[in-house]
Amino acid sequence: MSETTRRRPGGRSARVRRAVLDATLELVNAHGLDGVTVAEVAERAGVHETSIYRRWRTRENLTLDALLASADEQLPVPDTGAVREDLLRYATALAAYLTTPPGNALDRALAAAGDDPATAHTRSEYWNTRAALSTQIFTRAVDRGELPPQVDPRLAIEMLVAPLHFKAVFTREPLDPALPAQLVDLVLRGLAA
Amino acid sequence: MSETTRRRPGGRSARVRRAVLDATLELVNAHGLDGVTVAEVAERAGVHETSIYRRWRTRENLTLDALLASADEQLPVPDTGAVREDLLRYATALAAYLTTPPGNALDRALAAAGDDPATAHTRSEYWNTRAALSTQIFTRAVDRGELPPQVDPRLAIEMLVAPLHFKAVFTREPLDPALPAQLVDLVLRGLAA
Amino acid sequence: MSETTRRRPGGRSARVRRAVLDATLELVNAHGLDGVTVAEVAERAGVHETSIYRRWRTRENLTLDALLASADEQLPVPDTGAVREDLLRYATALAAYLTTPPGNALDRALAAAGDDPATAHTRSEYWNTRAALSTQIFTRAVDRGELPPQVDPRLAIEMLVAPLHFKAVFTREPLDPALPAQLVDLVLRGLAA
Amino acid sequence: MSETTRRRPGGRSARVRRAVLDATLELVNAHGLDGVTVAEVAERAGVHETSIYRRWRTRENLTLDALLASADEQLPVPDTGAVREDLLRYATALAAYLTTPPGNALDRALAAAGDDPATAHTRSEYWNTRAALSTQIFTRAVDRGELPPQVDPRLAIEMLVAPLHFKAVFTREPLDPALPAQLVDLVLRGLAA
DNA sequence: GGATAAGCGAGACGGTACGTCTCGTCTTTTG
DNA sequence: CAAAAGACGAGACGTACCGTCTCGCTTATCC
Repeated sequence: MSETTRRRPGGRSARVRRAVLDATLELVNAHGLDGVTVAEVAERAGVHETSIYRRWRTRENLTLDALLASADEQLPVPDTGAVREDLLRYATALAAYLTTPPGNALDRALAAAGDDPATAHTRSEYWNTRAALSTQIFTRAVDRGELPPQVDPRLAIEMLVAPLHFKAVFTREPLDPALPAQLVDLVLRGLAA
Repeated sequence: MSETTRRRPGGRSARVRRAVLDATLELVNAHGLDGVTVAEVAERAGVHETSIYRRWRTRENLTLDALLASADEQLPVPDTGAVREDLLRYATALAAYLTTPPGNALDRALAAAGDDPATAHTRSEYWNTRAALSTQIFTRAVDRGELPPQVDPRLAIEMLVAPLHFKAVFTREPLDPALPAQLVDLVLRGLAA
Repeated sequence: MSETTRRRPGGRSARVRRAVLDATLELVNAHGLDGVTVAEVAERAGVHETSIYRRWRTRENLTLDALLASADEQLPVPDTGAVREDLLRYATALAAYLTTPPGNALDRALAAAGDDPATAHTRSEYWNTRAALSTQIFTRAVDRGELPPQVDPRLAIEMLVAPLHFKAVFTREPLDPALPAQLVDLVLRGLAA
Repeated sequence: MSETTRRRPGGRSARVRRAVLDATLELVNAHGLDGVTVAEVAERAGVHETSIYRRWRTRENLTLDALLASADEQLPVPDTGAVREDLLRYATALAAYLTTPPGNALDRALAAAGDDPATAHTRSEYWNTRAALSTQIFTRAVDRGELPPQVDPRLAIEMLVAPLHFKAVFTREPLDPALPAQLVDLVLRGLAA
């Protein structure tokens, strides 16, 4: 999602892109996902609406683009050498992120996103990337002999992160700080048995 | 959330209410959640648009009311005398429900719903009710001695259902028929340890 | 509002009628003619909306009824024995009335009133009554020999009052206190010649 | 009152403007002032409703704009060299105009118009313009020595036109063809004395 | 003084129109 | 001649009143 076609640092294209994405994130922070309107993004970015539509085509694309770009930066996959610690850090970081405006907005944007091919592609790419990154924790653990080889990393990671997303978008309860540890422990016990 | 006053069952009011909710569900089935338009609901229900706005105030309220009403009927909590069987049936039923148009629509409606007090109340009431029902499976299991008494039923049930909701609204992958059993087993192993 | 103990002439009916008309006038004073809504009249009068519609059928009827009733009381036709004085007092009183909320509202209500037979009848009755009353000033003046017998009283009185109504509803300029005298003098000079 | 910005004549904007105003006048002619609905104007003009609201903001603005524009064309101020003739022609033309659908509608629209600053400005501008034009008849007459210099043109013209407007919106009587002459004579006699 | 007719309270509902909000497209103007 | 500026098209939403209807109850009136 980070801009791939930067030719000159400061080309007009890049400037516009940055300004628009920044403005979008600002608005998400200020008024929430639904408070983002293309007109206002354009105004804040000092760019014409048309220019936004030319690039992103739809508002959904715009918000997704802006939010996805900021997501990866917030969720590095730790490698401490111990599964439990890795998972704990990862779950804690995710829980924290999901309570920030952009984190929450990202989840809601993903939940609301349509099923057209382009969006579907973006969606699956995002989740596959995240899964590929986060399941490394398990594969490394298996390699280290911390977990038996027959563990299903994808299932395991989903049982860990799903409840966090679930609370963030469905129940909207505040996330209990103890929750990550509880989840990690329950998952690890389940895998170890 | 739902309309405020309800008079005699069978009166015009009740007739209108039923017709509208039915029409709403029909439309959800036909065109998906976003394909529901108040005007078309009104037309199908043989009711005037104004009458809908009078009761439900917003489209969001309407769809939520219609979908929530239909949800409980679809998800009875089993009581077979064995935890694993209970959980398996429950998870399977939920997985099945989430792949139906109204089931999927409900999740997306809940994800998209706002944070105003009324909606928040509806939301928490719904999830609390569901949790209260489904956690009975665990309390019964504890009573029967199937599980140790220190299990946290709320946590456990969330680890079971969250991945299903997660896949339904986030990744949108088709639900693997084997998934419920995998989830159940992992959770039960985690709890037993 | 005051007649709570009188039940003979009409009883409940009469009480409702008075309460409604009073409430209507109150609202006219408070929010202007367009600020009168049947719902609010009903509430203030402590009466159900339906009861208002039963009697007056339309909002227009209601406001007209309320305003017309209060009009005649405000505009007695003077009889001082001198045309000029009579006209001056009459014109001054009218000018004053038209600047009060109900006076202004009455004019606007009459201007906005429809052309259905019932309303047309009310309208012509009102204006004919007013004309019949006010032209007495001229007929008495002719009888007294103050004015030549060939004067057209209806024309004369209209040239006197029309500019006042005109300013009240069309130009909406504040009425110059000197205006009545100027009008009277111009008319009298015109008639005398 | 009228829309705020106007670019090149002939552009899309101008086309829309013309089409809408024309459609508005057509509807006034066909169904009267209250028979004008924005939706139908839009349809007849082949324009989207939103475009109308964008420019005129309210239905009141739209009808006033349309009617005012057509008014000036209908009421040229004559200059025959003789006061009586000038006034007679002017009064006759006005009387005729007020019996046409747009003429009548204009008066009713003006009577019904609100008191917000924008409308107030439009109103006073209209009446001031009309007064400035029509009082020329008197000033020219004074210049020619037909009338004494102390005549108040504004008062005089109002005594002439007010009864016509009065009958058009208040009494709704058909205008007697002889009325203009009677008014003119009475006013001129009053001024001459 | 009891029947009965008229009117009222209560609570929707039908219906019309208005004005708003955004999105996404298209034309005009300008550098 | 390409991009900025500024409508416009399109569709839904929600609001404000108006006026109607049904039903049960209360009050005035009449025999």
